Amino acid sequence: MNKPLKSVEKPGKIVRRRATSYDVAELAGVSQSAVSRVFQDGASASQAMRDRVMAAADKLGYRPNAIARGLITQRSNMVAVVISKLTNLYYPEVLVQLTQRFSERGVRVLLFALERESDTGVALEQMLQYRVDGILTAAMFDSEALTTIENAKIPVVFYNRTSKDQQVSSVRCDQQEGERWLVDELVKAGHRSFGIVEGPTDSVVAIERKMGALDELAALGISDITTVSGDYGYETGRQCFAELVEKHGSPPDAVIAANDVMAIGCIDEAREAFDLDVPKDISVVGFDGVGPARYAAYDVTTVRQPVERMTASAAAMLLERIENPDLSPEMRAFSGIHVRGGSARIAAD
Amino acid sequence: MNKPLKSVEKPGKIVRRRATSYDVAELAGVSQSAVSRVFQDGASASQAMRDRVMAAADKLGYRPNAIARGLITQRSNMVAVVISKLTNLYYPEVLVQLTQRFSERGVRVLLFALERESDTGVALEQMLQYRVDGILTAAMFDSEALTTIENAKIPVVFYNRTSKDQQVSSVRCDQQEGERWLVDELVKAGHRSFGIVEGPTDSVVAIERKMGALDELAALGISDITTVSGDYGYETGRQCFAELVEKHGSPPDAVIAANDVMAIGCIDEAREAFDLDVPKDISVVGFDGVGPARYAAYDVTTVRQPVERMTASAAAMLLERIENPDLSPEMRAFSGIHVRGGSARIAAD
DNA sequence: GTCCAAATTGCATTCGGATGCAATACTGCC
DNA sequence: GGCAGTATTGCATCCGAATGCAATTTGGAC
Repeated sequence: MNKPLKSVEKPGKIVRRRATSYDVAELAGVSQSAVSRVFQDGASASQAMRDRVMAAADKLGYRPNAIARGLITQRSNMVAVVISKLTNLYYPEVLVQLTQRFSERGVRVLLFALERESDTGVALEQMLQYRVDGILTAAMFDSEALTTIENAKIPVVFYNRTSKDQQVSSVRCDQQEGERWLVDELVKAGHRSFGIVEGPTDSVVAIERKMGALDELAALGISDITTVSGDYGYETGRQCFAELVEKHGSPPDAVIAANDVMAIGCIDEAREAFDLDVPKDISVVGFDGVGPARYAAYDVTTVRQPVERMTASAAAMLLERIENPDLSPEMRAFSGIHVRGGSARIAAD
Repeated sequence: MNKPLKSVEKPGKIVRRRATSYDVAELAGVSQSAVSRVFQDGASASQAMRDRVMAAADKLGYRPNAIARGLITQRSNMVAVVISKLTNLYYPEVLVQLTQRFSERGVRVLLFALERESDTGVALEQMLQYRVDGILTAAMFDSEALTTIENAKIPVVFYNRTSKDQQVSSVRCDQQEGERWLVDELVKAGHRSFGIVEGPTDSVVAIERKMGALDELAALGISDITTVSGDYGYETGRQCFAELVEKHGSPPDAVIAANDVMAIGCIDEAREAFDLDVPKDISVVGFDGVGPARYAAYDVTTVRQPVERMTASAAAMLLERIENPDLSPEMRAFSGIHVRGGSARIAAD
């Protein structure tokens, strides 16, 4: 049964339907299957057929309907990318790069931006309904959510997170190694009292960074440590520094902030409110290697995440698992790039 | 014809199919239509039916297939959001907020990140294939692309851009008004020679900003103007300042940068390379109101885009046009928030 | 208990493209 | 020219949910 209608009567006006493969087939005088084949990669179609079909398709402005295709092939060619509002100044790059990587491989990105990291419920439901081929998440999923995903047999890759309970594929920057380097350098250069500005307590990354620093400090026998807690933002960075000084009684030799933005906040507060010279009076280090960390006024000593490599790796990993769902989980850790900025008194390279 | 299969034999192992409405119907002993109706909003279904169906659905882990639904309803419930790599430090917020706005309204976001603003070709093709219900773009579409979109009858809203040729809906920050304010304040405070650091020449926004400043300067009879051109980045900001001084022969009274990041670059260069005091020796102003503009070391005098209101407005506008495709184009301009920072010698409020 | 209107439910069809299988059209080769 | 073998093409069916219409049930009023 063919569908000769090119337009549909609606009360009032005529609505032109978008052209379908049947329309093209009819105009070209071939079967719908032929049209379908011309628009596929490996399909068999003669040159003559291709030409006729393409001519008709052009004339009608035909485009294959990805929705219909997804229904029959059981492949949406979409992946879900999940981020949370915990978005550092730094994640935008990640998002843009991931999207580009997927696009290059012919995969579309369905974006989910969570208000809080724990808001996965609705988003998860949506991605399942849209039958995404895979999930790349920079937000935590709880154990229950993970089970749901697993049951649905959808490959997942975590970006800078992991699950405590289940084994899951992940790509992350080695926070511990980074913190260890920072601590080592600071201690080598003679710093003995430390302030730690930790990140949001519900962020796994933040916790890893804090623990990384604390462990290494302990290993080096340093015990003069004061800890305060922020939310990754500039304002809290400033507040945290003030708190730190109050709690410690005096400015510590060095401050280790969970990210660059808070480090910058600390530097500003140290200078403005306490009239300290950075790094002469106090060293401040951060983490991430975001743009503003390079600004001359701060020049933060930090560990830069190799975003380019990480995103490429994460995208490749997910695509691999979409092709071959039986691949076992794999966890890749990239060590960060050590940036010796001017915000800390440490030895040159 | 019902489909009794719960699983499909594949060479080697048994693959459980995702449950469909037929599976649920069978288990609940009702028709597929009934299942469909239970999962819809306005549909008529008795409480008893709801309960039976939901019980069966839960047992099977059933979720309506949004792809199939989209096919039959001719509504994908997805919108395309387009950004380009010209992404200021500032756009991430925009993206997150837009996504949240759409999510609240039950609409998913298909993200397209362009390498260059002119790379719309492939992306456009993809969004059309996925039958997005609407397009929200923070990148330019050329006239041809716009015609294609128009023919496909897909509503579009431009974010901080417009088209010269066609009438299109848009939401933007009133760049001209903002620049006018900056110029007025600077001139009122006695600045007479100006440096202008313009943005990428292929960015409409950048051009508007530059023209806004030039027009107002001309209106005020100021002619000592030197122009250099950057790419919105920090590094070029620094280079631009150096160029500016060279071209002008000496530092101008004030620098008007096309965005905050370049303004920050100018400030750093002025201080470091020319040993100037900002704002005593020279005033620097930017545009956007990004996070780093507030850092104490810079405290940039700028015009902040009311991102929250703009994104809400843009999302609402697009959704409105999806509901009612015949609405005529509408252009909304929001005036920016005047931020009197410490980077310029201007009168207090 | 009766009757009519309103609310439920099921049937059959539809959306648009992919694909296994059979039919047909070429190709090269003798 | 004839034939086997391969390349094209068409047919019929399927993916999974939505919906107009008709059949059936339910509810309410008297």
